[in-house]
Amino acid sequence: MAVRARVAAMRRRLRMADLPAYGWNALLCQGVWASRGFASMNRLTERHCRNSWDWDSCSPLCLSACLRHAWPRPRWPLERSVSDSAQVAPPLHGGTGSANIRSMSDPFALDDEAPASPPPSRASGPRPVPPDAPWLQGLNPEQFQAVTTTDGPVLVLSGAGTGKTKVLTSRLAHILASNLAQPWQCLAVTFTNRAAREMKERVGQLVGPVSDGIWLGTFHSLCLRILRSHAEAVGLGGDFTVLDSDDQMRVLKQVMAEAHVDPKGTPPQGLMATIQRWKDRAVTPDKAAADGGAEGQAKTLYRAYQDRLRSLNACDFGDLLLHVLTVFLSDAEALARWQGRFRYLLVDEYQDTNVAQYLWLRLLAQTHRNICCVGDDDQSIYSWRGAEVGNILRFEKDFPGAKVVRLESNYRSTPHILAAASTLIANNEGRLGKTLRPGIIHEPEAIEKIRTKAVWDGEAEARMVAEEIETLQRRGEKLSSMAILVRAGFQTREFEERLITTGIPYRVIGGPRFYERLEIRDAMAYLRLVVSAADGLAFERVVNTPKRGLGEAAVQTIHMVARAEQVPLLEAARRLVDTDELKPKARQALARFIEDVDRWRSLLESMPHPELAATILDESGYVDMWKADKSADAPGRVENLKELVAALEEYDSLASFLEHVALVMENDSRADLDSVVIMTLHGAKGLEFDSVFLPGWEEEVFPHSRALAESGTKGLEEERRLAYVGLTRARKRVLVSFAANRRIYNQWKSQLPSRFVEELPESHVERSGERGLHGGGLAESKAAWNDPAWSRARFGQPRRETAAAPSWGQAKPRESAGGFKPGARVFHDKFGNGTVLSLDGNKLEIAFDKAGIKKVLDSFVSAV
DNA sequence: GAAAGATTCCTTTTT
DNA sequence: GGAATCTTTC
Repeated sequence: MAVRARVAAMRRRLRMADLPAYGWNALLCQGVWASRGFASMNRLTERHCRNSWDWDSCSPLCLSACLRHAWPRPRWPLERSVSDSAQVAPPLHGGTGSANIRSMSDPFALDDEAPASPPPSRASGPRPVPPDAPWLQGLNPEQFQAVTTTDGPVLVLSGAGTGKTKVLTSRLAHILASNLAQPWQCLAVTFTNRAAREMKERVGQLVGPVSDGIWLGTFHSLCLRILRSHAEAVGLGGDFTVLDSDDQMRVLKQVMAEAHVDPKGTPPQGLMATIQRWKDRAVTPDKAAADGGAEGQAKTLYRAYQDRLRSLNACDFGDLLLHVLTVFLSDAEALARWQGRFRYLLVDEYQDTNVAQYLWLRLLAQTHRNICCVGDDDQSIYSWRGAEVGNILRFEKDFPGAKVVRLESNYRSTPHILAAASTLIANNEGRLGKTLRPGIIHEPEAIEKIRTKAVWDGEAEARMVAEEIETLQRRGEKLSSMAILVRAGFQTREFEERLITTGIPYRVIGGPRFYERLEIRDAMAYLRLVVSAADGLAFERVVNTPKRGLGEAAVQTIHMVARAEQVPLLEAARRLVDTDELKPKARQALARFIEDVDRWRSLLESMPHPELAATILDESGYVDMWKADKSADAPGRVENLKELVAALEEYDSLASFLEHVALVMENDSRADLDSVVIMTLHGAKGLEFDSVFLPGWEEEVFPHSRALAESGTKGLEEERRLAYVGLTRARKRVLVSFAANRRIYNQWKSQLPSRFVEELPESHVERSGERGLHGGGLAESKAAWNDPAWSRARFGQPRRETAAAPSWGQAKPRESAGGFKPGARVFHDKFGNGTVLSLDGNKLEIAFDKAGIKKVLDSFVSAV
């Protein structure tokens, strides 16, 4: 392994004598360096750099690693679409996407007021397709039926690994090739951008660039496209903005503040969830009010929130669907137009649709009734965001005469895996019921049983998994064929740390997203404000960033004026400058700010937009603010800003850029590097790997205690489906593990193995554990409580310090009271190293080497 | 008005 | 362990 050799060489170069100076993290960072280029957020590195107060104390090696490689710098999501192929349209939302479609002479181009007449069929009707057509090759009889039954509604019940994407793409190809419809008369809808992209690529391979014209995208992106031409019908301007979750919360908090609702009594998050569930069920404020029920306050706030959004000329994710539904239901002509347009509808992951999406689909399918839904009730794992498995169950009722096709031949997993997954999921009630059977014959020697393994704690688990990965690697398995699938995001940390120390390259899918970064959001707020002066949220965000001396009081005043005069914030500020309302200082600062914004706006036409963006960030002092910032992540932020500007090149204008951003918020790292994937079970749906690691199968973790607490049996069944999804991701082997002890919120807890572990069928499972803990079943692990080691942990005795957590692990509080004497050397998270001058109770006066003399509480420093 | 310091929550999954 | 918020201090 070239990488590993490099790590070894690095370790040699960094002499042990250097360790005290550079710290253990220098070593860790080499691991990072070795796995450079991975888009995962690397917390260790981040922490390291934060701990090193100044960059000079960081080893040059490590520094460059942190700065150039390991620093969180996700790949630009759209990078590929430009470099790889100019002819492939980027994901479909307005902008360049629609431009492409127009060039295909779409008679129903987005903003036209096209007649409701059926589109002219260019060729002479359907054209027969030879049975040896490439997209019909390699289909089994059921798949063939699903692909070629083009007339009328079709429900494809497609178990895991039975080739549902193949069916969908072949079906699209078949429709196009048979000339049953033009590309723009086909609507293919998915849930994730990733799925949309994959489908697009695969259809493109089958039928070529014609596929560009297909209306293919996520529910949200397609709705946005539709809504653009009907915005005024729901009280929005055509240039409305789509808010991301952060902005949504801000709006909601403002609304709550205005209504004098105490955020403590009514947590905004909870209220937001309630509102979103309403929207998932297509419940408008009116309907919510008519609903009855006790949440009177929530309804009022819901209405206020919607009003507020409208006045901001904005909508949130849920609104995209809700508004389109409103348009469809209130404007028969528009509805008829869209209904007439889409001759074929294809729906991926139908079991995940919520009520709003279901209504949307049902409306659109009315005219031609050629709707094909593909789904698997056993993989319904999104009920928490409003998905209704019921949609799949009632399909035949809603579409009488629907053809139901079951795909049960699994082409992915070994018989052991299939058997285990089937047995597990059989514990659920209320299933449509499918039995997966092997669709391919596996070589006997390649078949491994599922393994379960009991381990001591989370760290041991991570170590064990890393060792397994190395073993597999030695056997010639590719790292990219392995995945660690966790229940919740926070579980990734332990594995990341372990993989770094081991030097195994990895990627975390799903972590923090580029556009959600503070600096990116700030920068975009500047752009938004320049593009649309009425964007109050953007104004608020940047008016005092960087600090201009416009504090809360000033902003409040601006708000008051805005409300009183019914004008956007920027306009209110403009008026305010001419009055004496503000203190002279604030007034001056505000005047300058407005002047700047005006100047930037005047450049909109003349200056190329990437340059303009750079100018804005520069002249506003925003970049300088970060450059001056001494905190460890500031340089990374400056880098990110540069990337943002660079990314602008790929768009026609600032406006089209901002348009895309709201919906393509993903952080899709490229898979071209050989690396292990770490992701959540939810994120893994639709993917497959040779080897799958399923750690953390412990009660409370998985099934998650909250799922059980909130939705009881239903919650449990959904968790079980999640387990089913996890198992069926694997082609060749699965390793389920669970720890006896786990640190949760910084507290050690002893854990019981998940009930799912027991539900795995004995004959397909090989169980093993540490310390004579064989089997790992509940009964056996209970017996094992008597093992001294286990009971020690159980009764909360202190755990030995782990070897891997020296320097940074203890940067946090230690035994505090009076542990320091004048002259002692100490370390502080922010200020770095220093010498204690004097004590005053628990306050220390410390002369920091770099930061001067400060008074600090003793709990914030640790002895060096 | 701003920053440092202290405290208090929360921790599932995502377009 | 960390984000968000509150309090204190300059």
